Amino acid sequence: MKKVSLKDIAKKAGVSTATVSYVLGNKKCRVSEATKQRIREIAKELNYQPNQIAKSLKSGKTYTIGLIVADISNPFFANLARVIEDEAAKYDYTVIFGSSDESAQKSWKLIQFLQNRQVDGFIIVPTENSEYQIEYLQQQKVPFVLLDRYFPKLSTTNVVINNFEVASTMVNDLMKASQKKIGMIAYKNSLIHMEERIRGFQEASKATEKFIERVNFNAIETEVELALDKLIKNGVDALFFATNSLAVAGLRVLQKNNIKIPQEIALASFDESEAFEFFYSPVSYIQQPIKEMGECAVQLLLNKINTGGTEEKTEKLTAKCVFRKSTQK
Amino acid sequence: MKKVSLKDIAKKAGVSTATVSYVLGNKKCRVSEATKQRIREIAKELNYQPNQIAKSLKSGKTYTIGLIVADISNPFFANLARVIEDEAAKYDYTVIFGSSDESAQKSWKLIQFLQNRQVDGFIIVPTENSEYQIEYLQQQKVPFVLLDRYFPKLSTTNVVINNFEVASTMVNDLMKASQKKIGMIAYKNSLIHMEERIRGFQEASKATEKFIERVNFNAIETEVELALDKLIKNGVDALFFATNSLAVAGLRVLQKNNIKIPQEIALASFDESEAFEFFYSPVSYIQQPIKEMGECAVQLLLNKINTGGTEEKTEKLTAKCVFRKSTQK
DNA sequence: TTGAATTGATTAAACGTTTAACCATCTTTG
DNA sequence: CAAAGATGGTTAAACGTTTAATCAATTCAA
Repeated sequence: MKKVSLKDIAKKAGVSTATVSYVLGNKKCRVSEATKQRIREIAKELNYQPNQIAKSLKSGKTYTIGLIVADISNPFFANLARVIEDEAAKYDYTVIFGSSDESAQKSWKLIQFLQNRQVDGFIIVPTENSEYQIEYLQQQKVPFVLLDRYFPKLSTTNVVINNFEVASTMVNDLMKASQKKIGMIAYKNSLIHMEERIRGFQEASKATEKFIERVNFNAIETEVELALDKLIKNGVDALFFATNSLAVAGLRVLQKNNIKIPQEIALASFDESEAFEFFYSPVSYIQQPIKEMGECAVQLLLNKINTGGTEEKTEKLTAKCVFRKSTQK
Repeated sequence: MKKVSLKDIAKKAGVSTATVSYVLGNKKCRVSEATKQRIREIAKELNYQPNQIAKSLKSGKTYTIGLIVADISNPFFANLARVIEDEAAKYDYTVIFGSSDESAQKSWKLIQFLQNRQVDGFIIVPTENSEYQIEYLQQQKVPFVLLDRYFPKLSTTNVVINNFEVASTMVNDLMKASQKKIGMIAYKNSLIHMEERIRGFQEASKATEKFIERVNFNAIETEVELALDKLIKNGVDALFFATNSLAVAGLRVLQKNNIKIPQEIALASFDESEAFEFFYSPVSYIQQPIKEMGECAVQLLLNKINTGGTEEKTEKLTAKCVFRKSTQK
């Protein structure tokens, strides 16, 4: 069954497609009430659905946002996606998404792919070594907002959290439960959010001997196990995880090795996980303001899209520490 | 900066847009090698990116799949989305998604919204009372595949699991740990997957006194607490949860009430959750073949899109029971 | 040496909208 | 009663592609 177009309505109403377009678009124009009525009735009768593709071609606007996250199956990004979806829907925008797996190459493919589909703008969680992609978008004057991370050397609009401050706060608390040495497990990448979390850790633990292990995103399970072995051998009695995935992998190993939490090792982690709540010694964590982050990113992006404004600003939201049993001795 | 179009390349190369289109589209046509070379060079130089919108308008194909799930922030659906994204990308398809929140009204809005955007087909996790939407799509000859659930009265292509069988298997095991009464917590809706899970429960527990409590999707926390109170008062010593969200809410209540698992109450649940693994008494669960489900749905949909085939079939995949401590007495 | 075949392109229409510019017809008004 | 204004539309071009149909120039065969 072919789809109903303006032409079909026009034919049936005995008018031109222009008239139909004016009426159904509620544009101010000189059409008699009777004709308007008739056109509207026929449109309803034929169940007319405007072709957004044609509209987009004409207007150059698709009312679509391209969302690039590291991995949509990670609860942090899934929740972010959900918030962004809802916020975008309020303004009749659709969201197209893709997962970069922290690979600059995949991210580049996604950007090109989505740009061919003429998205009006991007919300991007950028990967390591993707600066050139961001500069490309700037040069092409494509509106975008960076989320979760950004590149300090580039002037862009970003939505991030106070990684340094909140990490310090959390590690300060962790220190109270530590007598000797403290360890951290982070990703092996140079992205700002990771660096800031590490900097916060170092700042808060500067009086203590410390060990930092960094693992690859692609081999969390095996590398976290190795990292933990090392840290344990080094005698740490407190551990800070830079993300939920790292922490969950870590909990698995700690549980396997029968290490008493927090007696032998105290724990804290960034992000949330259902695991944290149900672990026998509930894990202290840093709760990111996901709702605000998503909403803010959409707002800033739509603002850029609609005003064409080039002013860049960084929105730094505040994450919250939730203290549980894992940091109490 | 305006985007580069065929016209720009044509002007620069001194040929018509048609020639450029033929060359860049690798269509068989009569153009000299020299001209081809020149056009390709200019296209590269100008960084030409074809306008997918214009292509879509012409061809009537958008290479886009509309995905409607209950809630993208639920790990089950997030994982499904990830698999679908990857599988679709293999065939150069993009995924647009939306969450229905189990509301037929939202689902209907999403379907219309995505249809205006001319998606080539849908993968839908249908909500209760959305039969008319499915019939509408059939009547409009829009290709679609139903996932996770379907409507037995409608002839559609579906990808589901063996809910009845696997629920029976799991509850059979649960029965071994139960001496008296067994309870189940399910959603208050009439969708087939829920009914089948309940039927499996009833079949396996037919020798035992049993209680089934059903809660609303929109008020899980409060209603699960009420339901559990009832079940505990009724003296159940085994519990089966119909989904991960129900189980997680249940675990919270059980933990709060200091109920010993599995000594006082044995547990099992559908789906997975990180909570299951780290609960002090790891929870037995039913693992759905998410990867196969997503891949299968995409394959069936693309097949429908490309062949225009109208043959409907139901793909019933096999879920797996993972037995843990929560069902051992 | 003429007609046919081949080569290397161009033209124009189409996809479904939007919208500026135009054109009848009727009604006022001086 | 002619010019001006108001009313109710229509025409046509444009957005960026694709593709069937056409055309001009060259080469080939008889």
